[in-house]
Amino acid sequence: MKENKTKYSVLGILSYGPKSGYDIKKFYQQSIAGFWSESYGQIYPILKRLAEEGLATKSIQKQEGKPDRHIYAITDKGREELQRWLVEPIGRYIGRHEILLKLIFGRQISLNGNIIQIERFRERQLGELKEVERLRKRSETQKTDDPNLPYWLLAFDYGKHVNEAYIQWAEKALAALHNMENKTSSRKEKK
Amino acid sequence: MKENKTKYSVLGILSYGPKSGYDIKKFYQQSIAGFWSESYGQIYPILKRLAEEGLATKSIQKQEGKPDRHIYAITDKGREELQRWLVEPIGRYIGRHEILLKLIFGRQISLNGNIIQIERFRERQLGELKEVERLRKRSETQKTDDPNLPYWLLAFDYGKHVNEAYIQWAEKALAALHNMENKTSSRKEKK
DNA sequence: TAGAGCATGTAATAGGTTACATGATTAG
DNA sequence: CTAATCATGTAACCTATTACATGCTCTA
Repeated sequence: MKENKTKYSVLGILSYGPKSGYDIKKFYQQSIAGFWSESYGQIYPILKRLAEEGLATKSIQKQEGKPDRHIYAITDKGREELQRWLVEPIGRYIGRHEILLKLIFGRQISLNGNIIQIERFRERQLGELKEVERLRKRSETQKTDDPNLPYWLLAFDYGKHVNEAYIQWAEKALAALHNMENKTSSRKEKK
Repeated sequence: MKENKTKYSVLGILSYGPKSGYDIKKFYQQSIAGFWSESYGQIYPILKRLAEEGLATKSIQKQEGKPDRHIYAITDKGREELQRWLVEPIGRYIGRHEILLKLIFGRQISLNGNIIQIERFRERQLGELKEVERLRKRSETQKTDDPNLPYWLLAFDYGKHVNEAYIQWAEKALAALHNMENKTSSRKEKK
């Protein structure tokens, strides 16, 4: 039994209320861009399949001057299927940390080349951290009575912890590399 | 210009010395299982392509009682190509954190269901942390004069930091969920 | 004698992105 | 006038895993 996570991410978003494919894409971009994403090439075929499997129903909302909206709503069967997936143990996941892949081959380039990469990495994660904080604040002020809020706050806190760890590591690594720089050059240059 | 990271991961491993596809698979499993992996279905076709593009050369090592080994060695052109990739900025990467995907739909199941998931997550990351420590120690004792060692130690330290962040978050999240449990039940039950 | 390790490779399938096609409205 | 937003969808193309095919040797 293969579990398609993307399918469940769409089903989960529908559990928040009826939505169109366009809405779902926006949801990914505005809320969970930091830890999940999908393209239209995935979303639309999945919505079609969910309707075929009876996990969602489709209805068309006509609009003036704009294209029709194809709205999907989760069914009871869909909600059951979602719940079944939610309690299943998560699988082992191997993230692809490109920075590490480059770092372990670091000897092939200059020390400075490695330093530049880690500096860039550090800056990017600083940006991600700020973004997570922004999203957290937005949720805290705008969704005060949303029963999902406690879960969202846990998710934002995850982003905070992990990005802080990335940044701390980067700073430690930069210090270590600068230290190596001094050691290798101190024999030749003396002040 | 699309950059195929898998291609560069293979090329990088070859930069450590000539290897067969089988060796490369073992390298993934024994050294970088925590942050990168590839299957034979990727490795063998890539090795073929590297040879076609002149980035590696192939030679056959005959063995008694065992299948022949097809050994690939990186060429100067391959090393240049690797170096070119190593200095290129890394792209933005969106890891797929299944635990978070499940958590934000957490209201669809019981509080306890969420607690179980996070506990499982915590235990898994504890295991990963131990594994990283084991690999670090093994490298420190066995590769004392390897010029790549400093880079490897930075990579292990990354694994340490990130896994510790996961575990700390999980413990905080568990405390928060247990707290929610008490709040919602305190109206009904009193001690 | 069953299973693990050695060793190479392909085919089928699944998962995912990008580009394309279409076309109106609105904001700068 | 240009770009963005609204909105749906498909086709082509990468990327990656799993299962299969083959067959010998060594260990429990």
